[in-house]
Amino acid sequence: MSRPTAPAPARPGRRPGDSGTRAAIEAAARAQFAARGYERSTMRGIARDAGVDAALVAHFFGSKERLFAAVVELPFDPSEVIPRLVAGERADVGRRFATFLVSVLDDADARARLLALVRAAATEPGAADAVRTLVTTRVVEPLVAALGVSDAGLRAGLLGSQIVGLVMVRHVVGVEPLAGVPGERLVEVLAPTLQRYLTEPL
Amino acid sequence: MSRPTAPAPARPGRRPGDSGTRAAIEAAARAQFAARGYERSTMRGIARDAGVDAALVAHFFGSKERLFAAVVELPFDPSEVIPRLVAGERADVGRRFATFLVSVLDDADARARLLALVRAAATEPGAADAVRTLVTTRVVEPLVAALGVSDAGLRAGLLGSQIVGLVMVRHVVGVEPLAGVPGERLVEVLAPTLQRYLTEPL
DNA sequence: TCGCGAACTCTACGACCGATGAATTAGGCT
DNA sequence: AGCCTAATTCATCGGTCGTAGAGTTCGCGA
Repeated sequence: MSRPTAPAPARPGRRPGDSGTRAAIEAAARAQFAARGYERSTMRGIARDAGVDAALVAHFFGSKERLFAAVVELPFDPSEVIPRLVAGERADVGRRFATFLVSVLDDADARARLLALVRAAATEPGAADAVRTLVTTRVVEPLVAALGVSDAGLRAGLLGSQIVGLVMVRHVVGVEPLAGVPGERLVEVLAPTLQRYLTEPL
Repeated sequence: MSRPTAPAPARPGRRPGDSGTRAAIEAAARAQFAARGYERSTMRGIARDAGVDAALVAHFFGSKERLFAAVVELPFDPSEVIPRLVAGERADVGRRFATFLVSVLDDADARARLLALVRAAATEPGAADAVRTLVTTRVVEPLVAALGVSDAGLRAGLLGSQIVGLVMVRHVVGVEPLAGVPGERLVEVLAPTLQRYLTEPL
């Protein structure tokens, strides 16, 4: 009775079996980057959330910046989504984008990833670079290619600006009444703007 | 010749005359908050930029958060600007807002203040609160009152989202080609969106 | 079975941060 | 002239951060 299986003193050494620790760290990092942004997230805090020593995070990912780059990703697969949204009736493309945006924002996990992107881009220059190249190569360029209209780059930028602004105002700062508007209404309201940015004369 | 006015050993004690130090600190703080955001700005760095000991910053402003609150302000006077923009031909109100936005973004000092607002709102929760109340009381509410249309709160939020998004994409992250678009073109492109958000059926 | 490498923890270093308290100097009121 | 207050620096405290290094435990291929 001297040692009644105490609260796990966490001895060193490898864990038996597939510990899934790496995935736990990634999940904790994603959550913390989304909730607090890059600067306020700490490797120690991420390690604590993952139930792990901080040095292990460094061991796996090398540095905080590399951890961010490894963990941040788009909440969807653009190579699947973009063709699907662009195809079909051209007059409805704005509404399709708006509907898709709202669906991403409604899913907690997808929203967290998008928030991590936006918040990090606003703070750390290195993270902003990572985000810019990620978005440029994976979203803007395919979109430009798929659209096949003039000024496609500018159009993609405008589309992105409205999306980023909505995320900031609605989910980061939380300004009412925008933050409380139901998704269907948001689609209605946003669709014409996105439609103009994507297809109508500028 | 023993002391040839050496590189200013910076002795303690009050400086003779009107030193203007407080204003220098405010300017340095504004610049640093705009350039790096709240988290990455340090009182020590601000003090260094102002040519002053870090303790003096704390002496004047009490804490970093209070310094931010004291220094962050809108780059314009809403009580003067909003009536001016809303008055006049209702069909041009979107263009007037767009023109004003671009003029703010073209002025280095005004842009810095706006950037400080947006970047801080993205990172620190306390700063986000300060920004939200500032914007809500000084901009959104007067604008809602001046507009006199239905759904005015939602309209103001949408307007703000497009502005914030543009600032983020064009000036914080710097996505091309949007970042390089000349002001006049930006006005053209933005005006119809803002017009719809402000006056047309949603 | 043996041994290498990967998964882990512990410890600690060096840097920086925000804040405090005491000491010094000047302005301004009486 | 004398004194209170404000402006200013210096020294330092307690805390946190990212990261490196050394040691421990386990999985797995030879």
